[in-house]
Amino acid sequence: MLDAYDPSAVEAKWRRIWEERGDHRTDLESPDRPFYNLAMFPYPSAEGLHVGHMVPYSGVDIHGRWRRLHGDNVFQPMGFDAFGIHSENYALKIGQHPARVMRRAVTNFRENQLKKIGAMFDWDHQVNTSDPAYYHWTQWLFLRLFEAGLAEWRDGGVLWCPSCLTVLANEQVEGGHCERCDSVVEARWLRQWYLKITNYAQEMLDALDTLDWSESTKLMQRNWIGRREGARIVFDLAGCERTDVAVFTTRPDTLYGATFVVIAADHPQLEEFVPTERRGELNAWRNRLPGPEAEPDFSVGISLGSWAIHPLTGQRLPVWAAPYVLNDYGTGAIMAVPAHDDRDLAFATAHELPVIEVISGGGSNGAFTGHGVMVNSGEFDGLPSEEGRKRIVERLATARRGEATVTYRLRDWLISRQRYWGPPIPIIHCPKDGQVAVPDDQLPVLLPEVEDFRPTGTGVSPLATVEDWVNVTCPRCGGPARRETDVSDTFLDSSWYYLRYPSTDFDDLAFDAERTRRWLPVDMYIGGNEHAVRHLLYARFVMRALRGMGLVDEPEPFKRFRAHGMIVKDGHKMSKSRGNVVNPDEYIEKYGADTFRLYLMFLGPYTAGGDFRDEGIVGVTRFLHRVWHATQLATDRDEADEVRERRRHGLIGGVDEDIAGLHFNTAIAQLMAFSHDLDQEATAGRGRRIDAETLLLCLAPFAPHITEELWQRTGHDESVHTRGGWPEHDAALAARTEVEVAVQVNGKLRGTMTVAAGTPQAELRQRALELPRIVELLDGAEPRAVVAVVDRVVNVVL
RNA sequence: GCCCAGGUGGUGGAAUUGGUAGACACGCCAGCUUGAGGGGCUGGUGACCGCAAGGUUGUAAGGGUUCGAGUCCCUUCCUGGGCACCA
Repeated sequence: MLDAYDPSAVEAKWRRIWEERGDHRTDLESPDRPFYNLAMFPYPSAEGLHVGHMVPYSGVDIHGRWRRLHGDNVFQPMGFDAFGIHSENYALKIGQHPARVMRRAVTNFRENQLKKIGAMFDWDHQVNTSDPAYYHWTQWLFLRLFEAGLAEWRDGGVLWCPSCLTVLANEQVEGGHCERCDSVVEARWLRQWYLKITNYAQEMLDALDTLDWSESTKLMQRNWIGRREGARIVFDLAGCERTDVAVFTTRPDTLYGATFVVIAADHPQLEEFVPTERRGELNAWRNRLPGPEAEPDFSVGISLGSWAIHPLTGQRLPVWAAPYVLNDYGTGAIMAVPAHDDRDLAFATAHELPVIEVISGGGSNGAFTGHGVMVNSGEFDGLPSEEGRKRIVERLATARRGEATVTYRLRDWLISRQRYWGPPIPIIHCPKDGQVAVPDDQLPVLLPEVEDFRPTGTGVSPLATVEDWVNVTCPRCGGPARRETDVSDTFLDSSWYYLRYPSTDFDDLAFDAERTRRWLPVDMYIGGNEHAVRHLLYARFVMRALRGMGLVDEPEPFKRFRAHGMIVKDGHKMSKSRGNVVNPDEYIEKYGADTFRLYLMFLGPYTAGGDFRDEGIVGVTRFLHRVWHATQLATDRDEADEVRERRRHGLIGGVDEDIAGLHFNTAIAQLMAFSHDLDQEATAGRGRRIDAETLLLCLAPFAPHITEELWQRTGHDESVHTRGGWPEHDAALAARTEVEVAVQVNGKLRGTMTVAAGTPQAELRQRALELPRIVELLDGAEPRAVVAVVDRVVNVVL
């Protein structure tokens, strides 16, 4: 009589043994088949991990365990993205110091949650971005970028969140609102640190084609980089200090339709575009402009009183300024072609500016933005616009008034944050020497302990108030100087953490060259598509920059990336504020980690996501009970059974293929079907031992605890998770010898027949026509055609 | 508005990529198991007609290509995601 399956006892037992034996530690020095299996690390919060985290981690672990069974030396680390506004805001809310809050949250995440799902994370290589041992090297990284000319301190119009009291990167603003707190953001002009990611726009765009990533992710990156081909066209100016202005357009073919020129309202040299006497008026207007609200208003603008000279016709076009033209895209100025651009048309209508159609084909309403035949375009009349575009650019080039050019929508990466909870940017501002790097041997610049870490709202970080920390001597001239008081963006922390994991045991360098050569790029990276552009793009940039410095060999950090789906609850992302968080702890306690993992993976396709509900979990419970029963009762040693060998090899190949493609749900379906058969045989006393072993090995990545227990119980001393333990697969043995072929009449199923696999078409036709049912339906008639597809179908056409 | 991905039983989802639609589960129904609880096992279960054999119909809607369409093409609707004053 078997004892009952008690998940909590089994799981506690093996968690303890694995930890004692160090089963999840990876020998990083071994040159043998390294496989870097990476999951995006979480930011610790007080809420703890919810089901939305457990799904991805379970999948990552299944994939890692599967690689290990295939013989790879799998490194599967985990860490914590513990710096940043998220963490700080929470600390502010509960009125405790973020360092303390994070210590507690990290412990909870690791000990009470991550360890309990039975994942084989190598905790010897954990990373915590808020730990000085880590951010020492984040600062080091910043200095390398600084030295390479990729970090720049400059003025910029920035987006400011009045509630978070800090600048936001473009990506942190959604429709004019702060993505964190939803406040309406304001525009400010501040001196900030930018990383010059735009230098790599083209390279990163091109390299996407070489990456094995989810297509959806690559597409988002392509759109984000936003390469646009067009022309830069120079207009001479009259009536103002400035002599000319360049505009960018993707439609040089519409040049003859330009009826005015618009300069961005926040153009830094806007004053140069007006007659001197009107500067006061201009500035007054500028100061009254509303902030970057969600809804753009295309009617807002001011005539500057100066003129732009059309480079081909010599006509004088009025120059305007308007906020609908963006300063940080293209050249910050446009030629307005109201007939062929909706925004220009709206502006022209509001200000009664002329509209000239230069591409025929438009209807009566709105601007025509398509292509067509050119009209009102002088010598270019009659040309198709695609052709005219080239000709006009050629003409401009000869006249030295323009050239073909490419513009990207990607902006430089603004990393300054006027907050407390981040790595201080390791720069010293010296009145004499300017921006001076903190010498490497003085790193890390420790985040000073302060009582009041609340953001100040004045545009400077709370660190600015720590006088004895701020005031230093200049490393270059020894004179009095001040530290940079902003901290860096969290995304800088996470832009290089995959480089740190393999080298956490080196405290005198960021990453060891040899280790890095061996372990990077990451072989498999799994994470959410919410990081498709920012994190993944920043990481790619950092890797490329480091390679440019000769510090790493590879240009790309992640060889393969797969986006998992997002698990929602009642149609919404899980969040405490919404009150729809599903806590995994309760499920693990009630059903066990194995059942829970299996259930999460069985819910639906891993890369699709879906709505969480727990209706079917009992199905998985039954499945594991059956495995418990079947494998222990299967003792028959008949290994020569051809039919059952076919089934067994089918399982091995099928599960293998499914895991490789991250189709965990269908892999589990196969395991269920197999266990069902085996259980019936085992109950009848003829279950094969080899089938039991195969089932346990194939199930091991999904349900690591129960399979380990049963492996031991069925007489094995070594672990079921041993490297290289995946059962051998012989596709030939898995191949079917008999197949059922469908017989259709006019495409409708009318019967089936069982034939030997590979039966040729001619024989299939003949046998189909001999079927009594078919003879009956034919009723003596001669079929017009009989289509036969080997091993599939015969279609009799009447 | 633009760009993606997707719409399959009562439910979650399968479908070798143009070849027997609904695998595997949940739920439900019936039967068995004599420890009455959300236990275990066996069988059934898209809809409609039929005692049955069998037939008709069926993958968001409509059209098309094909011997054959959930799968390919066109149009429309809906859902999810990304971008959205980026010239």
